[in-house]
Amino acid sequence: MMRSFAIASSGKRFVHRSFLMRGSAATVSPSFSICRRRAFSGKSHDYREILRNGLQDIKLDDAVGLFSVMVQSRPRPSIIEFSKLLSTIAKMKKFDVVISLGEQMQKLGISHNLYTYNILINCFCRRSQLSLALAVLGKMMKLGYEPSIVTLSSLLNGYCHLKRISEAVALVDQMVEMGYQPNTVTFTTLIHGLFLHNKASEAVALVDRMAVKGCQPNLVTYGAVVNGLCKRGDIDLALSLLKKMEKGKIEPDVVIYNTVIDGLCKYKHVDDALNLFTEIEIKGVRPNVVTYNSLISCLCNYGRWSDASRLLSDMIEKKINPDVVTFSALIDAFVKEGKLLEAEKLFDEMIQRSIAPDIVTYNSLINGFCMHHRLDEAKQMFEFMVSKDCFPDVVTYSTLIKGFCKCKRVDEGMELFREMSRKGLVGNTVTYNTLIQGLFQAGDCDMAQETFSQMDSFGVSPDLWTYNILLDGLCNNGRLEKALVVFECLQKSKLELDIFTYNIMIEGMCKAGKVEDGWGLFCSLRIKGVKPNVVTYTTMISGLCSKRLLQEADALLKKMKEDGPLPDSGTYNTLIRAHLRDGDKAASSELIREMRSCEFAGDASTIALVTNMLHDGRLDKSFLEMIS
DNA sequence: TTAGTATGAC
Repeated sequence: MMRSFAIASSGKRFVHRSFLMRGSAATVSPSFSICRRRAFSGKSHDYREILRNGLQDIKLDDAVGLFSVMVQSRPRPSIIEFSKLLSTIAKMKKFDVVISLGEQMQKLGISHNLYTYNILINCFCRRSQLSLALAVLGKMMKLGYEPSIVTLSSLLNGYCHLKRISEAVALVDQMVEMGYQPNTVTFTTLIHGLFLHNKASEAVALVDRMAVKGCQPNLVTYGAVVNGLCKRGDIDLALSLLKKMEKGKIEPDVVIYNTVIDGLCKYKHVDDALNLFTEIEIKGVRPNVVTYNSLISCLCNYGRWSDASRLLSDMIEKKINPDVVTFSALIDAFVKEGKLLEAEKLFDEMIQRSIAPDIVTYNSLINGFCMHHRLDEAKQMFEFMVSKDCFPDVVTYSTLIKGFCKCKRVDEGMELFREMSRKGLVGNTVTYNTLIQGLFQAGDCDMAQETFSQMDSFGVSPDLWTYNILLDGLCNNGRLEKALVVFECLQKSKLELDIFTYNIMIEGMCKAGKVEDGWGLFCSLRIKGVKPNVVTYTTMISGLCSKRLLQEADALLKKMKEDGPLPDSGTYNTLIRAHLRDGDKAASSELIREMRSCEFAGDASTIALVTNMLHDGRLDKSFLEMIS
């Protein structure tokens, strides 16, 4: 049997060694003595009472303290009592602590049993330390313990965590061969693994196969599938599964409905989400705060304020209390609308209601201050959150860095970046994008490029935005040649370039006087299957104008009106200025009339040009009236 | 006493 498990673990033999290589006792011990004294100062058998009364609300420190009392008690507590404690700590997701305590038991000569071995295997698997889990399995089997379906399901989870899905599937097959009956937990674990590997259709198919294999899917199974589907946007499929559940006499609960409602919200079917919300209420499923939070934040994102506030009063009326997520969503929405004052009022209100703001709340507010260039207050908020033991994360820092860069204080942005790294926080793509953009805008091309290359060495992968920022920065700082080299590489890479990239390059070429190259790239878009947008046309028109190729520019406007995007104010203004400079009053006034009929007006630089030309007599007053 | 899922906000 052991051999077959060894095969399942990609042919590797078990490594027989102590299942704990590095003791993490150090992470556990500091609270030891304090806890013991605080919680267990009474008789030495007090631990029995604690175990009897249940461990559900115990704190980690106290649980660890309890352990040290237990190992010192004589006679020794039973292994069942130890397993209850380990299980409690495992449920807190403190897997390293469980492993450490397990090792201490070993050292003290307390033998494990099937249950404690299973707990340890589970902990190693949850920490993606599959080889150590397999080592425990080997040891356990050597001692004569047969793995149970629980042991095997834990290992299955280990394979899934490591995305070793084919081995996970093979393990299930092996289990069946060996006479184990996979249960809902086994299948749910595998379904989760399939989603991790983007095999949604196989996951859905597995639900049907389960029944054939004599295992009816339950609410948890459906929950896993519906969640996986909604996260990828397969909402229709998720909805059909809900129907299937009802047919199979499994009543969907509010959590599963929340998943679908949120999926509908995220994938832009807000009204369908609202309909489903009404539907479940009719069915008698009571919505909870999560249901409302999904809908409210989604409505806010769409600017549907009255709908959002209607839902907010609805929830309060139904005595479903808004929580930190509700407030954070509202605060963020106000911040993004530029209504910082409202956001601050909500912040005060949540404090009055004794709802503790968390990192998301603070990040939104900091963003609000940054957006209004109120950097001092942003920093104050930053310090305030730290004073409340809410520690800034990479989003907090990225937000602040962006704020400083936008205010042309890129040095301070860099300093924040260094501070963040010192604290062990790793910048993500957004952080780097912000910094690189800031550096380019400050004209520090070298530092920007250096920061870009740093990304790779820190294992942060650049995205399309990064490249667009890089290309734009190089072009705007007179380094078209370098930009072209990067652009060439990009075109050969797997990355699918979007119109923004092409716009940047066309603009870069035109501004560097290489209008013909820009035109070449513009014409190549059709073959590439990339649709030019209004910016592409306007950039190209502007390029043609800069070479005084006005006929060609006019022709491009015509082409745009025939089969392109609608010209906007920028398109017209660009052409109008070109014709004015060219001294062609007739063409200019014709264009101005056309622009006005589209309800656009002259922009600042057109008005400035007209005013100048008015002063030196090249134009008369009627032009200024016409344009403004 | 042991295994899976776990909905919402930056």
